[in-house]
Amino acid sequence: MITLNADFFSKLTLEVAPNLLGCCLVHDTPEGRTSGKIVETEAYLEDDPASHSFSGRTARNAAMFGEPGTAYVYFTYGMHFCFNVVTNIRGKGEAVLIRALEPLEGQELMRKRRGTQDIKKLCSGPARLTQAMGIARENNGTDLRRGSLRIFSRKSADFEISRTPRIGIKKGTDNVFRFYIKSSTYVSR
DNA sequence: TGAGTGATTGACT
DNA sequence: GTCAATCACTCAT
Repeated sequence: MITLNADFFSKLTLEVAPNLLGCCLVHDTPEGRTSGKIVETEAYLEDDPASHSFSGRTARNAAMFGEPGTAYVYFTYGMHFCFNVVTNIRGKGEAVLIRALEPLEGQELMRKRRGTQDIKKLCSGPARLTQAMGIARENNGTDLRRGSLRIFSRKSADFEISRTPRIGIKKGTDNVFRFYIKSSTYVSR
């Protein structure tokens, strides 16, 4: 497995989003290791009304304006975490939301954290995957190339990528910024 | 389809 | 300082 280098994250967000498909997300915790293949992403850009960074930098979204290749984890709807990868250049405020994973290592731990036996429900949604992987506030702003939460490059790009409008947002719905692996049965819808 | 949940924000004193 | 509206979701119905 190969760690992604800084150049991978420093490209345009709309390039990084599809490039992340097929990559492997790994989280080491005291409870054990969980990992999964990224099968669904969404791009959030600088001038994007649906993006947290749209109305400027605040305490909440500060991580989004940090170094590309760091994690932006936020709490929303009073009960859910979502996990994003910071992209482009420092200060832009762009990121890719990871929406779904195909579970690989640590499936028993994921089942325990999620409270379900159904493998299709472990990581098929942005808040589900953070719960299954044990990602929370303390991962916000961490470097994804070192530390307990990391992303590794895919071995091959042998799959077809579909593009659709994003899901669950009220603004910027004209933009076709959602990417997923067409053949995967682990995407969120 | 709709209820539940709470941090964040922007508009007011 | 306060207050109300908003929100990139999930689960049960």
